[in-house]
Amino acid sequence: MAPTRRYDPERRQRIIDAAIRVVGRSGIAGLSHRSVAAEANVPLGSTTYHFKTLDDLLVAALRQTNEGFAKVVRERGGALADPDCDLAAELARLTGQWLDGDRAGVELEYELYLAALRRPALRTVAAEWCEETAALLTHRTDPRTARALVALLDGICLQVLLTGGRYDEDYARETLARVITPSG
Amino acid sequence: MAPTRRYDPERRQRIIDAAIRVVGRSGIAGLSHRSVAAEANVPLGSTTYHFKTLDDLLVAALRQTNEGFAKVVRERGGALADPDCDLAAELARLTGQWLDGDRAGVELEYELYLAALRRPALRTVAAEWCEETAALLTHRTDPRTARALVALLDGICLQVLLTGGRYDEDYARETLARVITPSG
DNA sequence: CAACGATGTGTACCCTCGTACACATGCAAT
DNA sequence: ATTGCATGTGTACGAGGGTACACATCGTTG
Repeated sequence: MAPTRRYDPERRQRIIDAAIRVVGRSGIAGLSHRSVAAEANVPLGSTTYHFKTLDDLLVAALRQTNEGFAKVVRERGGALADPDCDLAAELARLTGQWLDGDRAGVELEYELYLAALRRPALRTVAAEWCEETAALLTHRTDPRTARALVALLDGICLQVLLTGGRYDEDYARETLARVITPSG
Repeated sequence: MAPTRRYDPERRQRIIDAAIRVVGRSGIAGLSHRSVAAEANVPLGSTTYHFKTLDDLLVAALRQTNEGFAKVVRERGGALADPDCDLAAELARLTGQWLDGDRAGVELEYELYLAALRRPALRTVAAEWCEETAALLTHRTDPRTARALVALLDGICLQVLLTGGRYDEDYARETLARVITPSG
């Protein structure tokens, strides 16, 4: 009776949530079927049943965390849709809020995203993220410029995260503005 | 006698080289004192003696691989010094050669670089790489623009590597040119 | 209601890992 | 020559990991 807690329809989702917490705390290196099982409070066999490999679990986790930046944009980036606002300034501001708001969450999101470098299984999800983020900007710019803006923001954020430096909003705004400037 | 091969002054360097080969083949996840020892053909105790932790080994490896892009610039980027050459076009061309030339080497270099996200010990080295790469450009632009160019190149390369997409040299050239364009 | 398949549980096997430590060796300083 | 220290070697231990598998449970289908 008691020892078996049956029928848990949200088991799979709880395991994904637990995996995200584990990666946030210990990094991908600390992710194992056992560590996830402990965090999710389920037996070992349950995690291996729902996710045959850790890559499967990482794919599910990345899909879920990809929402991070988009969420900030949705909640506090309403001005982006306004054709009169300064796009570069608004993007620089939102990025600053994202980086300063939940640094641990940002690192987690990037760690999963960057893991695609060595895990082909994650590439599809990483590509989706790029496209979705660029899509947030296509109401204001052409697709080519949108892609460039995403690349530049990625590069700027990475340098902050990798070198431990500070985010310089003025510098970001000015550089973004150069990319936005219509070339002809 | 035979079993003990004494006095190997290059032992430390050979271990670093072996570590780089291991990471290139199996990723950082496949790096262990044992795998390095096997690759370098030295006993286990020797690797733990020279590098107390794997982080120490990674720092040494990153310092050595950081040379990758700089090497391409030195060997085939002579035109960068010429004030008459098209800086954006030349950068885009060199980056293309780097990406297409030795993709495995590029992935290796980036994997070590990106590892700084979760390993504070690597941040100093990552920061040095950014500065040195930017320094390659300061003969042609101001430091601020140089930093922006490095960030943009980083972002463009990352998107290619993470999404499995193709490198578009024309797109890179045009975007780089926008950043170079003097703002006033 | 009987059989079946999807889901959940518990355990055991074998592997690899980091670490520690005792011992061997050879250079350098005295 | 003796001492001391850096370097090199070999082994053992305990922790933790992926995987496999036998069994339990419950909804569904006929």
